[in-house]
Amino acid sequence: MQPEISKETIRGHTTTIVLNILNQGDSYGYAIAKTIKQLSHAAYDINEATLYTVFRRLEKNGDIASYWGSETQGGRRKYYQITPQGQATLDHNIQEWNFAKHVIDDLILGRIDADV
Amino acid sequence: MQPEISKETIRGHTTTIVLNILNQGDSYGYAIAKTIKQLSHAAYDINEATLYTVFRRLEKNGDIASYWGSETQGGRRKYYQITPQGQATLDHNIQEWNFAKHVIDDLILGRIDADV
DNA sequence: CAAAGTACTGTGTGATACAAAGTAGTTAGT
DNA sequence: ACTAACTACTTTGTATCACACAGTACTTTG
Repeated sequence: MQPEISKETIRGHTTTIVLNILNQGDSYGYAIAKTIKQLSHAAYDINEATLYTVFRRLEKNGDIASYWGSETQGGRRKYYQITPQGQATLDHNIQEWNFAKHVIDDLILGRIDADV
Repeated sequence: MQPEISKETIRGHTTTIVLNILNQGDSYGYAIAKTIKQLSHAAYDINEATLYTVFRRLEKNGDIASYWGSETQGGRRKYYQITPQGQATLDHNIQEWNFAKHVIDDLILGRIDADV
């Protein structure tokens, strides 16, 4: 059993991962990083810089919105919230993944048909 | 049914795809591109530049070897052949993919456990 | 009071897939 | 004979994305 997932394989899925987590309730950077580690059974420990890059990308696209938490003294937290558009993106990405899984299976496990 | 697989999802799998095809017999660029299209049921039409980049990368790593075909007049073809090391890489990458599939499923479909 | 943990941000780098363009030979249609 | 489509390989430049590294700042614990 591999302990970690490779960068190149996870690439392209980080936004969907974050959307899935936010779809279950508002959250903030540090907590999301820990949730990712937990959901992946420690196979993926997302880099902080990566995570905040994902936030910026998603917010720019309108898939998430953000607001500062009400922690008055110190320990500021920026909360993220999925938008209706983000939920649509999530649905779309999940379908895309389910499709891609089969295509990649065919491509890396498949035998070449003699007849065309 | 989506017609095409997204670039970001296929990324990182191209070398494994090529290794799988070469593991079934020597072949050359153009033919491999068509095999990829066929195996993916037209979901992935690899760009030529991408394919030749993959060849260079794999040859540099020692996973494949190449030789010019014996077509004496015109229509030159460069054939590629998987090496024993390439077969080991293929096996490794397939295991990695089977592992990654489950991790990504957990990450983009998984529910967050209330208890930690 | 120092160390570890929580929490957010910016800059720069590396890997990779592809678009675009070029070179060159072959085959099929009119 | 000519042109278009197809076969076949290569180079250059670009875009995306994940991350390493570095920095800022507050809190908790020994």
